Amino acid sequence: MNYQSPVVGPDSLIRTLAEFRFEMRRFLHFSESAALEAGLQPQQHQLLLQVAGAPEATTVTIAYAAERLGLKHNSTVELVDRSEREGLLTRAADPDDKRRAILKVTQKGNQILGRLSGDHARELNELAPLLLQALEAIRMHERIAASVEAR
Amino acid sequence: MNYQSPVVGPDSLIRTLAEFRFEMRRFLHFSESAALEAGLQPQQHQLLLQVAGAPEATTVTIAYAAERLGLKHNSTVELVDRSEREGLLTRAADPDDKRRAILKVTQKGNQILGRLSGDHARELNELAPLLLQALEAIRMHERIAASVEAR
DNA sequence: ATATATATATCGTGACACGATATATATATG
DNA sequence: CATATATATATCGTGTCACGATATATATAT
Repeated sequence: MNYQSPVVGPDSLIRTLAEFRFEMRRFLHFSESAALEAGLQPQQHQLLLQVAGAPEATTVTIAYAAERLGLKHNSTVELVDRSEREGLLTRAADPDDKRRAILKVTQKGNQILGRLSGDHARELNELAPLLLQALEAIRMHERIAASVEAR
Repeated sequence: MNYQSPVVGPDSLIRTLAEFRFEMRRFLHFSESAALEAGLQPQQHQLLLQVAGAPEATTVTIAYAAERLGLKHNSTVELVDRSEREGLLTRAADPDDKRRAILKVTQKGNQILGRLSGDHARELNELAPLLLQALEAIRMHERIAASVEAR
């Protein structure tokens, strides 16, 4: 009988994390490919998603988008520049605070985003079990580590 | 009473996807910061993770790493170049097939990776509920969409 | 024996995220 | 109310890195 890798321990945690990241990359790869096929740079897709997907009450500014995308303000400005140039969204000065730029997705942007979102829902639905499985395995490791810690 | 956003429909799917991606970025941001603080470029961390986290039986080559990281071969070669130069892993010709390079994480690499893995397990454990919640919401959308489709 | 396939490596290019800095507007404080 | 400070966005130069195109070495097929 072959050596059986342990279910718990530092090595198996690393294997579990590796599996989780691999699944995550697979999803990201799907997402990037889908965006490119739809004529968007992956980051443009993410920008549209966060602008269109903001809660009703939220004022969608550059700063808001930057926070949601995990980017610095200046990187977001550039991303918005490119996206505006391609007619995916509009930027208008906020009348209440003229420093701020309010972002809105155009009809063109919305059409592309809608199609992409359906594709993503389907893909996530397929990938979900593997992601959940990996997450569950990690949580088990963490529970054990915490109980060892507590001794 | 204010307008209440619908629980289902294209807009709420987009909001749900936006939330999911936001949580995912948060995790990625944590991961990247942790890697940098540990003295690794984020991609070097991912490389070490996939090399160290490969199943026992697997021969870990450039091609294997490329597939696990979702990169092209040449990008992976460059990533390995940098990592090898910094003493994080070694590259040795496979005696069975001299075209292939076998990758191994060094002790130095393993130490850093071990520390990072513990941090990641803890963080994922905290983020898991939000990720699961978002995934579950997406699956619900998809179930509804599929049933509408089937009419 | 030679053609084809596979694995890795090299090189030039481009996208993009960032730090540093600038500008405009808003808010706080004496 | 004047000025200092904070906030929001914009500009510019720089470096990293992933990629396509291409090259080289070794393995496999015919």
